[in-house]
Amino acid sequence: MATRAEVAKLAGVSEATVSYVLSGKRKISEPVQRRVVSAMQKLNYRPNRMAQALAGGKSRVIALLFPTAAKGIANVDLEYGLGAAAAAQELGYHLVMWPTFDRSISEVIATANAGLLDGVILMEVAMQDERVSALSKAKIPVGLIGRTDNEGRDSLFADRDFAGAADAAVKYFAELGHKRIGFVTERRGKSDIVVAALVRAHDGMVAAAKKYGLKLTQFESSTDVDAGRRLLHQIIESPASVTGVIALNPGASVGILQEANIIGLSIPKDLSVLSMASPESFVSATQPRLSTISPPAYEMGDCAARRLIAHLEGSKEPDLPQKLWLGELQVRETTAAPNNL
Amino acid sequence: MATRAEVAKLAGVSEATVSYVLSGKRKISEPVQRRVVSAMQKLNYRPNRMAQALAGGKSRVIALLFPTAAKGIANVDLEYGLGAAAAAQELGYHLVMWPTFDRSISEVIATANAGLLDGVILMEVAMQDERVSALSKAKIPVGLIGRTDNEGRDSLFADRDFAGAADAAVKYFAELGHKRIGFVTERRGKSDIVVAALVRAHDGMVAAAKKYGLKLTQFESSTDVDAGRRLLHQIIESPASVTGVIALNPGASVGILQEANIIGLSIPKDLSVLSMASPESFVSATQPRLSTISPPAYEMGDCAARRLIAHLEGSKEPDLPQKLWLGELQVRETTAAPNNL
DNA sequence: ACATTTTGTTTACGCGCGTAAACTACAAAA
DNA sequence: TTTTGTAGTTTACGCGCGTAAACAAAATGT
Repeated sequence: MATRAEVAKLAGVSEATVSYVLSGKRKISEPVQRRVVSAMQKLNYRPNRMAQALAGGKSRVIALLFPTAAKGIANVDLEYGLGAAAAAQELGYHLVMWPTFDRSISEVIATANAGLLDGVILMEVAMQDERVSALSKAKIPVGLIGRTDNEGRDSLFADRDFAGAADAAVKYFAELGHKRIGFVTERRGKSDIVVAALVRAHDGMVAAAKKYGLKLTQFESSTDVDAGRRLLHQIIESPASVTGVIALNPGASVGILQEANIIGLSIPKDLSVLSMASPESFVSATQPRLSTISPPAYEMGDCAARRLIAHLEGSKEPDLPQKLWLGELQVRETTAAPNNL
Repeated sequence: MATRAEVAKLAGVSEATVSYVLSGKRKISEPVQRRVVSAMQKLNYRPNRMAQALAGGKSRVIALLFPTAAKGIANVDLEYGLGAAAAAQELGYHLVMWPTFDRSISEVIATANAGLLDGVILMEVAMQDERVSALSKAKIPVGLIGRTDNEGRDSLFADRDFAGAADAAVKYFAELGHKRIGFVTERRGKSDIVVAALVRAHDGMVAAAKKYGLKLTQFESSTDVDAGRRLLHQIIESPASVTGVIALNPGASVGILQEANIIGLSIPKDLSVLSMASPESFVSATQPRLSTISPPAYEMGDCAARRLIAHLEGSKEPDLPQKLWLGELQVRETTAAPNNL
C-alpha cells in the first residue's frame, strides 16, 4: 500500500500538504490540490487507518452491545444492528458487533481505553441503567436504542414513542368498540433490571386506557411462544373478560394466535390481538396476519448511530427525522370489532 | 490511560521489557516479570490497540459481510454473526458488521488495505464466488460460511454437509414409507449468482433419492411466505403427486403450512413437510411445529471465525469439531407416514 | 518605500508500540 | 587466564499519520 510519503514525493509537495488536502483543515491552492489528488489516484492511496487513529487519537470505531441472552423469535435486534452498521459505514465509521451475555461492560471500557472504541451503542436500556452510568464515568460516549429516565443528560438516544404508540393502539381499539382490553407485557424476572420499554409501554397503556375510557387489565408472560399459548387461557378465563389484547412481545402474540387456532377460538372475532413489537419480516409467519404497531428498527439503529457519531465528531446534531418513533399502525387480520357489541 | 513508558518507569525496566513480558517473545527473568506485571496492574495498563496495530502491522479486526438484500423471515444469518463475533472476542479479535447490499467488495478491499481489516468472513457463498477470488488476489484472508467449488484452496470454511443432510432427510422419508417426494428450492433469479448451498442441496437430494429409490420432483419458490403459499397448490396439483416435501427455505415451509391450514389440507397426514434450514428459534412460530434438519448456525459462525483467526495468527488449524455440519434431524409435527400407504 | 497582514507550504515532532540488533553480566569451556 | 557462549535486558528505530509552529511569498496598508 502506498504511503503518504510516496504521494508527497510524486506530487512534489511535503507530506503535511497531502494530509491537509485530505482533511481540508488548511487551505491548499487549487493547482497543488490537483497534483496531490491525482498522485493519490495514481498510487491508489488510502490513508492507513491505524496510523490515523494513533496520531489523531480516535479510531472511528464504535461497538454495538448485542444482547444474546434472549434469542427471541423475531429479529428486531438484527435490524437495529444493520441500521446502525450501515449508518456507520456511510459516515466512515465501523461498527463492531459485541455479543454480551450479561450486562457487564468492564471489557468494553477496557477496550475503549485501549483506543479501539470511540463510542458504544446500547440496547435494552433500563430506566436506571448501570451501564450508562459506568460508561459516562469512563468518559465513553454512549448512544442508546431505548432510553433511561434521565432524559436530559444521555441525550444520544433513539427510542420508541411508547406513549404515542399506546395511545394510537388504544384509540384504535376504542374506535372498534372495545370496552375491556388487556395489555400483555413481559414477566419481570428475578433480576432487578427493568427494561425501560416495559415501564414506558405500561404507563402509556394506562394513560391511554384512561383517556379513552377503556378498562385495562394487565397480563404477564415470558417471551417464548409456549408462554403465550398458556397465556391465552388466562386471558379467556379472566374475570375481566377482555375483548382484545395489545401485546408488547412478539412471542406472546404468536402463542395466542396458535392456541386460539387449536382450541377453536376465532381471532379476531372472539379476541382481537395487536402486537406492539413484531417486525414486518416476522408478520408473514403468523396466521392470521398480525395487526401491528411496530417500531422502525432499522431507522432507529440508523438514528442512534448518526447521533452518536455526530457527537464524536463534535459536530452539531444531525438533521434526523425524529428521536422518538411511533411506529405505524398496520391493521391486518387479527383486529376487529368485538362480536358482543 | 497509562502507557508502556509509565509502566516501564514504575517497574524500573526498559519499555522493551514491558512489551516482551506481554508478548512472551523473549525470556524475561521471573523477578523482573513480577515487577512489570504488578506495575501494569497498579496502573491498570492496557496496551493501545492502535499503536499495536500500527507497529505490528495487524489490526486484529475482521469483517463479516452481511447480506441485507434478502431480509428473510428467520434469523439464521444473525446466529452466524453472533457465533463468529463471540469467537472473535474470545480470541482477542473484533468483528465488524459490514452490511452489503450487493456483492461488490472494493470498499472492503480498500479498507483492508488501509490496515483496518485483517480478514473477511463471507456468507451466501457461490460455487464460483468472484468475491473470494478478488479477495485472494488482494491477499486478504477469507473465511467462508458456505464454500466454493474450490475445496482445496479456500480451505477456511464452515459449511453444511448437504449431502449428509439430504441423505438423512430422504432416508427418514423412505423409512416412513414415502415413495414420491418433492424438493423445494429457491427460484434462481435473473442474476447469475448461484449460491453454492442450492447446488449442493440439489445434488444431495438427487443422490439420496436415487440411493433410497424414491421418485424426486423439484419445485421452485422464492423466499417469501406468500410464494410458499402459492407453491402448495402447485405441489398438490402436480402430476407427480408427492406425499411429502423437503424444503430448503424457511419461508416456503411456513407458506405451505399456512395455506394447508386455510384450504383444509392436513399436515402431516396429507403432506409431510421437512425444513432444511429453519433455525430452532423460528420453529416455535410455526403451527404445526416444523420438523427440521437445520444447521447449527452459531457453531458454524464460531468455526469460520476460529479458522480464519488461526490462519491470521499463522498458527496451525485449531482443533474444531468439524468443518462440515450435518444438522440434527428434529422430528416434530409436520412429518409422518403417508396416508395412502 | 517599508511595515503588516494574509495565504500557502513545510519543518518537526509526537502518538504508543514491536522488534532487530546491540549490549551486559556471568557461566562454561578451552 | 582467555575464549566462547548464553540468558537477560536495553537501545534505537520505524510503523504512517495529525498538526502546531515556523516559514516564505505575496498581498495589503500606510
